[in-house]
Amino acid sequence: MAVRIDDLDRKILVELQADGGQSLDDIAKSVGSSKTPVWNRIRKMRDAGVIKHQTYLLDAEALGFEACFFVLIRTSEHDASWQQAFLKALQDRPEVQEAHRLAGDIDYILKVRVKNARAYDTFYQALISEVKVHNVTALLSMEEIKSTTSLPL
Amino acid sequence: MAVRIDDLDRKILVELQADGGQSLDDIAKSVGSSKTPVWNRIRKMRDAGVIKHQTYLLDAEALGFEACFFVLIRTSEHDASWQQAFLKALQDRPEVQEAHRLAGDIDYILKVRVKNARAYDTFYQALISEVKVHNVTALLSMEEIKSTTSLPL
DNA sequence: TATGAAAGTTTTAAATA
DNA sequence: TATTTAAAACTTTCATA
Repeated sequence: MAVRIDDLDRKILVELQADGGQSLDDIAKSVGSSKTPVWNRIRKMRDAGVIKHQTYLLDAEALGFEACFFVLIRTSEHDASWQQAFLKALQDRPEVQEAHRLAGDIDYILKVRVKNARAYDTFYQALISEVKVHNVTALLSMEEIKSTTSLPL
Repeated sequence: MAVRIDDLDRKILVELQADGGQSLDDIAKSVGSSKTPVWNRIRKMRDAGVIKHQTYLLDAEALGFEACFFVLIRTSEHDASWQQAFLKALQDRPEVQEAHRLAGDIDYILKVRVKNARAYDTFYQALISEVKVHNVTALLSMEEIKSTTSLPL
């Protein structure tokens, strides 16, 4: 799945990650090229799936999402149908911002963003009533020290 | 820090999160309003800090970032100077995409995105040589099941 | 809130290195 | 093959009704 990217492509991606609102002219100036080549490369990388999505990042606290939990899940079920049901449950819940299947004795980790602790409990009860899980540990974030979507290109 | 947002604002934010490349006209049509009010509201929310940043999300795997770790950290040090040094170490390392200070017996969780397991080891050795930590557990992601930056508005 | 005009940006196409 | 130039289509921004 790895795509070949040259130095100019990389510089363009750095600019796009850092500020997605810049004009082509600004990006071209920053990377030492001009508008059309930059535009062609962006399009190529979009078509290749290297650039997935353009978005705006919002301030969770300002919007009243004051609780963030990391949830560690162990399960005794490992068959395909359980996994599919679990996956669907996660996809269907918008408060689940991230979900990873892990190596080792913890099977899954979730990042769950909710308005408050009560909303987390509601989420948790709904989840465990939908799919059977063996053991759940919730880690409550007190402070978001760092948060970036940028890859270290 | 909570900001008051009405129903139209919320709809606009939903659109901006879902696709940050839409024109004002498209957004206006989706939310059932017209260009000028939408534009005024976006500006107001940007000024209020509700909208923080416009960016492009990239495909980590396609760019060769094939390893993602969640790192659970316990420390015996809790004084201000240690905390400041730890914070600076995290800010300085671009492979740390997220860092949270936690409630409970695990003190911190990090999300670390690297090219491979060797790169994680390099990161880990550098971190523990810079700041003293009591106990570190690394959880290796086998599969990213879900990943979104959208808040459940 | 709506209209519309000015400034700026993206996108395509043709010409050039 | 990649870049520059140029021009058309579209978008943002802002003044005015």
